[in-house]
Amino acid sequence: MSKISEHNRSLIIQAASEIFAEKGYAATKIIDIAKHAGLPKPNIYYYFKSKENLYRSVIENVIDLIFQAELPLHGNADPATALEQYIYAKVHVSRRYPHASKVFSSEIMHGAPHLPEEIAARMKQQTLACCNKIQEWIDAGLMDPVDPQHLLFTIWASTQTYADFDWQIAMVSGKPEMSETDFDIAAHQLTQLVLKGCGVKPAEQVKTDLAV
Amino acid sequence: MSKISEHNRSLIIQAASEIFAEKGYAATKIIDIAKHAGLPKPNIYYYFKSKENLYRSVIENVIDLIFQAELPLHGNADPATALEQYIYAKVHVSRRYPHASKVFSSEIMHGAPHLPEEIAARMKQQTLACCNKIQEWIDAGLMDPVDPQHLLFTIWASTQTYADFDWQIAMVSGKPEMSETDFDIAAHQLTQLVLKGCGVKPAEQVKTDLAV
DNA sequence: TTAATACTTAACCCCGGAGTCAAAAAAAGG
DNA sequence: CCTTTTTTTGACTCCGGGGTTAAGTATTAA
Repeated sequence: MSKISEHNRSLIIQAASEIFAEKGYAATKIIDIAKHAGLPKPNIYYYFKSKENLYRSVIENVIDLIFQAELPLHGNADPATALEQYIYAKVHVSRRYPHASKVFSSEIMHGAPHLPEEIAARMKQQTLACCNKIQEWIDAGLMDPVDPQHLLFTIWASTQTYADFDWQIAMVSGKPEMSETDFDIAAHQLTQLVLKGCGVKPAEQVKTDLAV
Repeated sequence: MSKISEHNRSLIIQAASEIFAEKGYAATKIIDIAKHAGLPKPNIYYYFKSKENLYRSVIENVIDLIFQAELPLHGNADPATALEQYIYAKVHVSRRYPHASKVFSSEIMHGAPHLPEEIAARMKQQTLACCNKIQEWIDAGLMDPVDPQHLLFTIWASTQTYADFDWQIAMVSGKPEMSETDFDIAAHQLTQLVLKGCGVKPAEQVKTDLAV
């Protein structure tokens, strides 16, 4: 794959992400993506065989980002640290890759008609791993006995909302867009809500417990 | 407006809600709505001048439901009771009117291109009222000093997620759809998370405080 | 009963957007 | 250099879905 090909491909993916996020799959016109990428329409078809195909490439791109953010829950950190990092990672995706978040949400919301079976399977399996981790913490008495799945749903929803419903947030808050500080406040408050709400023991206390 | 007209109109609105929720505005074909309503296509145009027009009617229908659910926050109940009822009302909408929730979310997510200015204004104003109410509780020492807006965002996101991302929830949980009990558990756990996480004093304690 | 109005239906029009093609231009390779 | 491959481009085709029309049938009103 030549330098120019690689460059144009990423130009197109980037442009496509934005337009797909803004309009949704069906309402997106290839020519709009082309214009936004500064290329003539047939180039899109030259690099990606079809609209469907381009969309799938965008989705794969997006999924990688989403999966990245799951990492904090798979380490060996204490629950307070792990959950905090997890929430910050999720908020980070909404802040840094709002288009990706929207494309993903839109896809899921309409029943994931374009999502490869294999990716769905990975999602399920990763979620299971997260739930197990949370369950371990509960069993170890490090937090209240909450339902791990519902806790995850709450965290997913609350963090993605800053990308997905940016219009509503802008309208309600009166600010055209959230600042870095706003995102930090959001992540911080959600973290506090989850930690306190689930009775998670602070990190120091965990260490003390183990020492004793 | 005759009986038959009224009947057909509501048939169409109902069918349209489902299809719009499932596919999104652009991907929805009028003929699919017609089939789903058991009527020939031109009837849709007879009762609603255009696709756009039909969609707007659906949106208005939907907005009413959303606004209904805000009521619990406008009474004089103590925060614990008010928040609990609010969360249950929100979850109730997701359970009872999943299509409405999706149509609304989809509309907002794509920048609310069809939402009348006047409705946006009402949303903003109602949100402000909710924030003020929460701020009052904070000032009265009935809960921690959280940012009211972010708290609302969390509640909105976490309750709507059960309708909007039902596909994901079904996939992850392995159940084709959530039972009544599942919804109750979800509402209960979210309520606990919010009440405990925000340090809301239980209702009894509030009464005691006032009595003293 | 009749006139007017409300509703239904099949057949139609038409445009916009997905996708194609063939020829030109540019890059790469030897 | 000349050849081959990659990339660009304008000018196409084609069809699906929004919307229309006109001729019907059922309802209501008087």
